[in-house]
Amino acid sequence: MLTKRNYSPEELTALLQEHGINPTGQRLEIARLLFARAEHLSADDVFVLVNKTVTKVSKATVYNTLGLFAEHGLIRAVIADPNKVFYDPNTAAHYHFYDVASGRLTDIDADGVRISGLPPPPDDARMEGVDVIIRLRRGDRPVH
Amino acid sequence: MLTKRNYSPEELTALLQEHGINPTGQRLEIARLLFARAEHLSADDVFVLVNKTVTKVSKATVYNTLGLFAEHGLIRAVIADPNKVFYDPNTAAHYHFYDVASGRLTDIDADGVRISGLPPPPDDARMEGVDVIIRLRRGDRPVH
DNA sequence: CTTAATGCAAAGGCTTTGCAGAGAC
DNA sequence: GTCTCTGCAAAGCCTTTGCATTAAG
Repeated sequence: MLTKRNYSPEELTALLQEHGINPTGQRLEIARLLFARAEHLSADDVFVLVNKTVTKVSKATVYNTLGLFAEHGLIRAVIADPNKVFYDPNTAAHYHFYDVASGRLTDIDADGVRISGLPPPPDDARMEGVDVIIRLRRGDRPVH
Repeated sequence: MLTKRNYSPEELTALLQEHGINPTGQRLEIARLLFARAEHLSADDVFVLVNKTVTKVSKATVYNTLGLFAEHGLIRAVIADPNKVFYDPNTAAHYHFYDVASGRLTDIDADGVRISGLPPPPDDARMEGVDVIIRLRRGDRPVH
């Protein structure tokens, strides 16, 4: 369940700062866009969308910014498609459907889902997150 | 739990045929290697390993073959690392630890793990598989 | 003035594709 | 001879990097 939200410029600025991110013009614009859409966007999606607005942002900055946001926990990177990374403004625990044919990601609310019996992480390692991706294929025909 | 297994040439041939795959020399060699190692190998890993044997296989053929195997359910593609696809000779239900720093995948036996409360797939879609990837980070320091 | 952020273009890594040559039947 | 597979090289796509320019304080 993505929380679609139109933050005011002040709220956005505060949000970035809370995450230790220096709120520059481009970063604010990218963040605004991500939270307003609340979809799963690829870097290129963001690049296209942000450049439809007044603010112009280069591809390098889009990549750097998305990486920065993910690193600081403002958004989350979703590895589901071998060809590209999706960025998800929803950092609450939730899972994903992934439509193999269309490459579309859909949220699965974590409420009601219970995963039990997972072994503890080995040694000195720390669990950073649990990704659950359910691959879907449309149509009636079995794969083979 | 990967099932390490040294198939005889006849068994391998039969295995491929059971999956509707024409058992050519290169394909047999790649399959042999995958099942004997029973690790999570990238296409390039396979390329390097197979060319240490007598049989020489081009990169294109390695990619095509791995794609073919995965398509026919002989092996399984694991999308965990944004940079490359891993191929897993274990097609039984199981999950993965993924060490973010080293890029290493480790198996989690599905026995004992229970996932409940997942919503049904939408519409006409069919569940093709459930991928569970637990991201690990080594060291004591929290991310931020 | 000093430090950080941005843009541009080039480079990089993984994977796919086009097409010619080799192999199987 | 026909159909399939293989190899090579080139192309493609997503992403990162190097470096000069610009903005911020």
